[in-house]
Amino acid sequence: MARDQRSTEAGRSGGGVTLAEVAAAAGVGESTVSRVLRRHGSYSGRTRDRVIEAVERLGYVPNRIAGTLASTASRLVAMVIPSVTNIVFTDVLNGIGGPLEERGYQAVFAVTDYDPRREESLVAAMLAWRPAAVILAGLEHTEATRRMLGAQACRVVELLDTDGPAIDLAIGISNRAAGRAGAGYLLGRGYRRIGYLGHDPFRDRRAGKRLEGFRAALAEAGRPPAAEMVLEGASSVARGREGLARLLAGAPGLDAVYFSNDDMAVGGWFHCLEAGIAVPGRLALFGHNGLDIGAALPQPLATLRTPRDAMGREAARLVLEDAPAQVLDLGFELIPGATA
Amino acid sequence: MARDQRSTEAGRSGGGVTLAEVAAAAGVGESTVSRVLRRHGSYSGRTRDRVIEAVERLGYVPNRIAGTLASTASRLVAMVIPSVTNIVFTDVLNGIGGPLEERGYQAVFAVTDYDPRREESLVAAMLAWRPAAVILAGLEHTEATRRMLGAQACRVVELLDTDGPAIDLAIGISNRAAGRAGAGYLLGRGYRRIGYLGHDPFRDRRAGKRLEGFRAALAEAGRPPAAEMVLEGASSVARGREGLARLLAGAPGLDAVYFSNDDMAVGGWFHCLEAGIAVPGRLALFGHNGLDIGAALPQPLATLRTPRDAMGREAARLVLEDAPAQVLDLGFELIPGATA
DNA sequence: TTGAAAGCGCTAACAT
DNA sequence: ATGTTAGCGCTTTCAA
Repeated sequence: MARDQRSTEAGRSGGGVTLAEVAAAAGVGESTVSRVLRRHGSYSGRTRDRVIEAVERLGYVPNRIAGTLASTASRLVAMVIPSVTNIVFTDVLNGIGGPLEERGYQAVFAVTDYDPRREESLVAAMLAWRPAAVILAGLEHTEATRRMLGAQACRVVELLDTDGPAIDLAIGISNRAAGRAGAGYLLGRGYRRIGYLGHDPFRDRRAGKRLEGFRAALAEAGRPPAAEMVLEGASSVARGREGLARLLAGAPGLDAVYFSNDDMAVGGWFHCLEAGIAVPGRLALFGHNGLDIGAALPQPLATLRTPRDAMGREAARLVLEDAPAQVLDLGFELIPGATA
Repeated sequence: MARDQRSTEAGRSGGGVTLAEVAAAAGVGESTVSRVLRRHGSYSGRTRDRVIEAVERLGYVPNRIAGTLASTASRLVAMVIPSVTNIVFTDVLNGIGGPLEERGYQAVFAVTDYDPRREESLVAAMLAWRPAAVILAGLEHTEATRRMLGAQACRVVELLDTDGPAIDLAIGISNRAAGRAGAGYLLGRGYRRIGYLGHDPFRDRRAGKRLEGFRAALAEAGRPPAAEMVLEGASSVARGREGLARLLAGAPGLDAVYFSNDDMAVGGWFHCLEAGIAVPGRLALFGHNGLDIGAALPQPLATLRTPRDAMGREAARLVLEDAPAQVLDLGFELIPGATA
């Protein structure tokens, strides 16, 4: 492949056969080629064959940039997510991608790193592509982000959370209810000295809301958290492991720990294994999300399964169907596991 | 937010203020607005202020579709990857995303599900957006994919593998060398009855190449694999766990197992834990990739760390610098861990 | 069934 | 320093 023929300045006309050239080669008008290619309007079988032949002979690749501009109807969907390495978001992407691709939509994405200001500038950049929909995580955004999105004629989907007002469509679960459910389960199993170990609840507002629900449920039962520890930065197995060691050092009498998510909880399980702490006999562990790794543990993790794939599919469906604005709570499922 | 104002048919002029309107509002020409917005060419400070004021007052969002068409220079980068839920790919995406965004590029992506035919049709769809670069995984593609990519004036980056001819740029490691290194390490540690447990080596050609290297190295040492098992479908912790149980049932005398990757190896470690198999005393385990989860195990996993983040960064750098066609082998690092 | 022509909203000469 | 104008490659009336 001759390097010299390539260039970052891609897409210059040199690099592409145009529809006009195809029309000329096939001996028909441009609009006829356009109709044939989009299978829209009417044309004779003979005309179609000549167009197809010319398209293949010339290796024509339609220019969607031009097509989108001309039709003023974009088939781009913008996804602005906190992280690509967190499986929670990629599960959702996965569910969203299939239906969208089938209908000829393309996904454009950008990563905010859990930073609302970054989200704001990325949303602005995305809107410049005139997407049919913008998909975000959570309901917390800067005022400017909400204003931009509100002013635009595109659909807006906020994922993973239903605790609060939505801009347009919201699909997810109630994280406060999830936190309450976890606390309720542990109380129901007889645990009384329950602690919390989590990652940054301000950057990850959904984790923060679970913590609120967890605290509220325990308080109402007259058993407020016996210890709480919040680690800076993102969640990870390693942090869960080290974190639990530190939490227990300060509060050795805990009989159960509610983690901000499964990654942290798996790390906690590793710590118990290493430190010889019997689970759930001496310490019960409870996670959140229902990841595969938790289920694959020799002792399946007690957790709450969130329907991430379904969130993605429903998001795609509502956008494609042009459904009315709504908040859709998909609920969660409690997985008793063997660690609590 | 009134639902009725939204529509999937987004981006129709109703939804957007145009540059012409900004120009009129500011009392200047269109090209002046364009210059100010792109900080290109010359204009007075006073003019700039009036333009900025009009932009903000009208809530103008530039239309990049139109801008790209007019300048015939796209700032879109297409990523066509096998999976979004496999952390190996998202680590690379992560490394690539930052530098690209900084320079005003946007990432468009699509998921092939390890299917070359799907990759072919997705590449075709991507080329319609006239991307500045197309990023793929691996060196194995259909003939049609290679032809399309070769005919286009955009850069092509093939990631994660350097064992074979590249279309334009290739950045990764030699997977055959990785397989050899794993085998060599196990032999060097004195293991003699070495088995293999992996996921589909035909869909995941990189895993297949590691298996080839592994086999070759053992054969050359006069110690061919004592047992091999290949599972259908994608790799996962659960498959590694069940797979190892079955592999050992058929070959109880193994003293080491080389896994297709860390997910599988972690699953194997779980099996050993549950079955009371001493690691590495009775059975040594070796993975591939150097994932965090392996390092967080109570016994750190013996593995090979692949520079996934660097692959992404280098890919972005070479594309942005418009570097000559080349194959860049970033090498790997052996992590002895504690399981082998 | 088909073609001609007028844009879509911007950029990039080219004038001034 | 700024405005005018001709496209970019396609879709979409509107006639024929």
